[in-house]
Amino acid sequence: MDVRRLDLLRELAERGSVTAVAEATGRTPSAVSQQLKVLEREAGAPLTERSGRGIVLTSAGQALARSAADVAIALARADAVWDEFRNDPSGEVTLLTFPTIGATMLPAVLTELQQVPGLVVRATDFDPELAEFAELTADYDIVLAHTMPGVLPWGGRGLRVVPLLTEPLDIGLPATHRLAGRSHLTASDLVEETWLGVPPGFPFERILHAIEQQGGRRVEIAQRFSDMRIVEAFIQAGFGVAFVPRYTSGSLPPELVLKPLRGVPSARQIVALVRPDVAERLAVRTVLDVLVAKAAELGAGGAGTGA
Amino acid sequence: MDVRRLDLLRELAERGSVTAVAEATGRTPSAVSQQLKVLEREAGAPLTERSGRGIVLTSAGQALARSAADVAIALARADAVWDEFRNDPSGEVTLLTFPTIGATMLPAVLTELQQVPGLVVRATDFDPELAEFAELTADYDIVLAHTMPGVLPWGGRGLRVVPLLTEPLDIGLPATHRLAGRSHLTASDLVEETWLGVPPGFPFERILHAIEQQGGRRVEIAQRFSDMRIVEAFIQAGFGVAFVPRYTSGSLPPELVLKPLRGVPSARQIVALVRPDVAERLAVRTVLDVLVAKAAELGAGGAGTGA
DNA sequence: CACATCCATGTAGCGATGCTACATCGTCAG
DNA sequence: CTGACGATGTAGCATCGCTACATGGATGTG
Repeated sequence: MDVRRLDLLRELAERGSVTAVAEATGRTPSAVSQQLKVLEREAGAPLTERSGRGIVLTSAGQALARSAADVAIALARADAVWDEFRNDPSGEVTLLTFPTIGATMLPAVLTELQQVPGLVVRATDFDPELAEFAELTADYDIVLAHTMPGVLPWGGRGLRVVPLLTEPLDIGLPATHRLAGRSHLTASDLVEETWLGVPPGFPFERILHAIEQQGGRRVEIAQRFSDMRIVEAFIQAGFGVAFVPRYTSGSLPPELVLKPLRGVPSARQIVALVRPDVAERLAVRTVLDVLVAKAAELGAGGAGTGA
Repeated sequence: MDVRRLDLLRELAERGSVTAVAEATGRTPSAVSQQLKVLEREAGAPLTERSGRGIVLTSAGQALARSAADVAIALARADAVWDEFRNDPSGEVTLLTFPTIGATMLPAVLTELQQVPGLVVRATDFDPELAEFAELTADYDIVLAHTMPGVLPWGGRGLRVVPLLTEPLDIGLPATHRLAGRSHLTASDLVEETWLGVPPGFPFERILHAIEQQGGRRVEIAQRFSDMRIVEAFIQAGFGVAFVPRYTSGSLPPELVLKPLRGVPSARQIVALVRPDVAERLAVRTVLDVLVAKAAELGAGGAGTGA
């Protein structure tokens, strides 16, 4: 039972195709196929079977892949213990962020992490419309994701979920709006408004549905954007109101005001998703620690200005 | 961090010399030395340093070796899960036994294990005078050992200790002896006797010292043997009395009787020692299960005849 | 004190292993 | 039916880990 081959099987379980594993590991599909064949011979039972054009794991294959994941964790832990022993988090940590938190928190995080010698963070942002957060953990060490509280769609896959911040979603209004003087808003205030929504399927939608339920009628959604900059610009220009995350929007222009929503729970949960084996690495844990700390600062500071 | 190299470091931590590791793993010392050198380069810190003719692990090396042991466990567990999945304990289990238990229990154990297809047990006995039980776990999957209750000299090394049997040590007398009619014996009965002892350093000695303390004088030890057959023959021939393990002596001739000792705790603890990584293997666990079961039978049945 | 011995390590060379490049075969879509 | 895609076979090549042999330092002995 060679470890490298087991790891290949683990990748196959995650990615689902020989070609994808080959790309991810920098090999040709032929090489992957050969190694899996050897593993199958060693194991003494078929691990994959053809399914249309591709292959799927047999139940035996799935069982072995689970063990392979445990081995990967133990191996990563050995690395981590070693890093810790040398007190030197080594290597590169890749991080995927969605835009809002990327703009607000990441600069401070990376600044702090510059002081750790030998630690390199490679951050990338991504279009949240494509967000299949869980699958992205196969390609990035840390994936920053957001969801509604209570909904953790990625809990089941054995991912480690590190909560960073529970961020209230306020209502963004132009400073000239009739509701701009209020200390807070309710559902009935808002059902009359024209809204700037998010693309269908985004988590924010649920809150809008809750507002519709409480307000007793459907709201009008004029435009749908995922980019907050665009949304803010449209609010300022008077095209509607929208949810604006309280802490992670950065400094807002004076023409735009945020008002908390009452009566409808409106918040998003910001978490870091990590595969359990990469979570063992000291370098990764170091980055996670700073993320948690900075998020806490943001929550404390932001709560003061927002209330 | 290659696993094979880590495993070599683990072996080095256990065996203490490159040559020993080479012999144990079927390689030349040169090969081992080269691989350790590569590992050292990968790790980025010296793992060994010269000490006289040989080498010793640095503290860094010890730390890494500990992690290597954890990796070995995870890997063995993967094997075990796989074996269990196929419901087929595979491979060979090597077992080291001391003579008494080897004669009494092992035949029944191996008979039962013959019914498990694909499982091969290779048993060896060894001269208990050489007994450094713990070190022998490096070369054998299961090492049967005995010690006095409360004394577990091998607890500290991270070995798994599976208790099999607490076996009373009775006093063996010739059937013609003046004490042969008693239902039990005490220390004061025995300090007058001529004894057949064990070689110096054997665990039984402690009990003899306790008898001397309670009896108020030193006993005379005429001969010292480790082989129970010889001891039994000498008892029969009237050369003295001796400790005889109650259950594991097999069928005794009628010229020899066993009498329990009162007032002095006299028992030995029979255990199986297993390295934690090999303890994960299903094949090994299967053998252990049968050992435990047969030992329990022996204890139950033997207690009936002995009391 | 020289010598033999033991242990680790360095060097050259060989064989196994794992990869790439390319070809093939089956499956699905237009 | 044809083109694209995905898995898998084959040949060849580079790398890696091993052996055989030589070297050098430390130890204990005649």
